[in-house]
Amino acid sequence: MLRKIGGLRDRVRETLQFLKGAGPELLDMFYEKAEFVQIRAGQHILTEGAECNMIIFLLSGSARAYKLGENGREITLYRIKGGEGCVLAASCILNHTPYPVFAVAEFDLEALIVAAPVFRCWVQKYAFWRDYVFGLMSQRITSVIMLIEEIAFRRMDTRISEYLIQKMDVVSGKLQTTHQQIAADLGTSREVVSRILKDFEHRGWIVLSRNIIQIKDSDALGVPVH
Amino acid sequence: MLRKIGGLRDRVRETLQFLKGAGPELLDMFYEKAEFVQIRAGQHILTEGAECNMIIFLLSGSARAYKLGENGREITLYRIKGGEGCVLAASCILNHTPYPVFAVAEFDLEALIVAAPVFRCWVQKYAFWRDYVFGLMSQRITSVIMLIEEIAFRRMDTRISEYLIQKMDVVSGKLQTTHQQIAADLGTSREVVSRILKDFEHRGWIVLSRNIIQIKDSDALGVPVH
DNA sequence: AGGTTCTTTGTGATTTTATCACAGACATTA
DNA sequence: TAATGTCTGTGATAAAATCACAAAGAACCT
Repeated sequence: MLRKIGGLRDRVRETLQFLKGAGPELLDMFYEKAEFVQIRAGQHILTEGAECNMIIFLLSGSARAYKLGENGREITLYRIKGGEGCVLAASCILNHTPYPVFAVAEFDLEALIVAAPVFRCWVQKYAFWRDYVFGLMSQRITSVIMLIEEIAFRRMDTRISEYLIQKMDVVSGKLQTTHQQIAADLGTSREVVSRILKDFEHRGWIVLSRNIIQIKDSDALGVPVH
Repeated sequence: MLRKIGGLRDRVRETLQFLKGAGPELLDMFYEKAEFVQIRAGQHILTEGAECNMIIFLLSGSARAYKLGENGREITLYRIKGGEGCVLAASCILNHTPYPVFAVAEFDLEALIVAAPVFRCWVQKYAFWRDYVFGLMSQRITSVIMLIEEIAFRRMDTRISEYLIQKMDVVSGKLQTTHQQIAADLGTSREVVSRILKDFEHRGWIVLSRNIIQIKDSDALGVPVH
C-alpha cells in the first residue's frame, strides 16, 4: 500500500505547486519522508472522532469532507483536489485533537502522506512550511464561515441554482449526478432537491432524466425569480 | 485611547493565562509592544471586509463575532471572553485577507492590542507564540464546524432549550435577554423564538416576562419531547 | 425475453421554520 | 398623562423538512 516516492519526484514537484517556494533542505526531506498511496473511490480516509496521525496531499482525484447529522443527512464542508493538502488534518495534528468530520475519496485518489510527528517537526523547523500551513488553515476558516452564512441565510432554490451552474459541464451543459448527491452536498434532504428541480424543469430552465440534469437556461438559473 | 501597559503588568499576566508558558524575551516584548484600550459596549471592533491591522486580547468584558445576512438576520459565530485572543484576526493578519465577519463589544471591554506587523514577527520568531496561534486557529475551525452541524441538522426548539440552560443564571434560574437577542445568536428570526418560548411556557417549563425568562423545569428543557 | 432486484425519482400529507403584517403590552421620557 | 420606543404575541402565508409510499429506470439474473 505505502511506498516511497522514488521516481515520482518530477510528478510531485509539478502537481504540488506549493513546494515551489520550499528550500532544498525541506524539499529533500519531503521526498524522503512522504509516502505514496492510492485510495479507491468511496473509501474513507478519516472518520469522525479518529485520531489524526498523518497529513495527506493529493496528486490526483478528489476527496470530500462532510458532516453526518443524527437524522442521516449529510453536508459537504469542502473538497480537496489535486495539488492540495488537508488542513483540518494539520490542525488536528498540531493540537492532538480528533478529526471532527468524515473524509472520503470521491474518485480514485493518488496522494502523498506525511506522518504526524514529521509534520509537526517541519512546522517548527521551516518557516516556509509553517506559512503554508497557516495559509491553509486561514483559507479553511474563511470558507467554513462562508458556508455558515449560506446555510443560515440563503434560500434553497438559490443555492441549488448556483450549485447547478457551478458544477455543470460547460461544453454540454449537462451535469451527471443524483438528487441525493446534491442534497448531501447542500445539507438538505433528497425530496427538497427533487421538488425544486422539478419546479425548475416546469419553468423550462432544465430537463431532468435519471442521473442527468440538462441545463437549458443558465441565465434564468443565475437570476432566479422569488 | 491607546496607552502603554505600564503598571498593568501584574493584571495582564494574571488574566492572559497563556502567557505563562512564554519565555522572558517574548514576555518583555509583549509588555513593550502591546497597548491598552477600552471599548464601550455596543461599539464595533471590526466590520466585515475591513483590513485587519491588529490582534486583540481581552482582559475583561466580552466580544461577539457574527455574520449578517442579506435579510438582516444575524448569527453569532463565537464569543471572546477575558483572557482570550481573537484568532480570526490572527488568521487575517497572516494571510493579508479582509476580516470576514463583524465583531462587536457586548459589554464594556478592556483589551490589549498588538499591531499586525509585530504579531507577524512574533509568529516567525517565537515557537511558543506560534503554537499558541495554531492552537487558537484549530479551536476555531473545530467550533465553527460544530456550529455548521448545529444549524444544518438540529431542530430549533432543541437549540433554544440548550441555549436557555447554558445561559441561565444557575442560582436564580433566570435569564435576562430579549427574544431578538436569542434569535441573533441562533441565526433565526425573532418570531420563531417567541413562538417556541411561548410553547415552552404553555408546557410549564418556563415563565416569560419582558426581558426575563424564568426557567421552571430545566430537566424537561434538557430532554424535550418531539 | 421475462422476471427480479436495486436505485432513482415523484408526490401527497403533515410538521417545522421563515416571512410579512400588525397589534397590544410595557417602559421611559417628555 | 401623553408620547415614544422597545419588546412580545399572533394570524396568514410561504419555504423547507419529514414521513410514507409508488412508479420509473437500470442492472442482473436465469
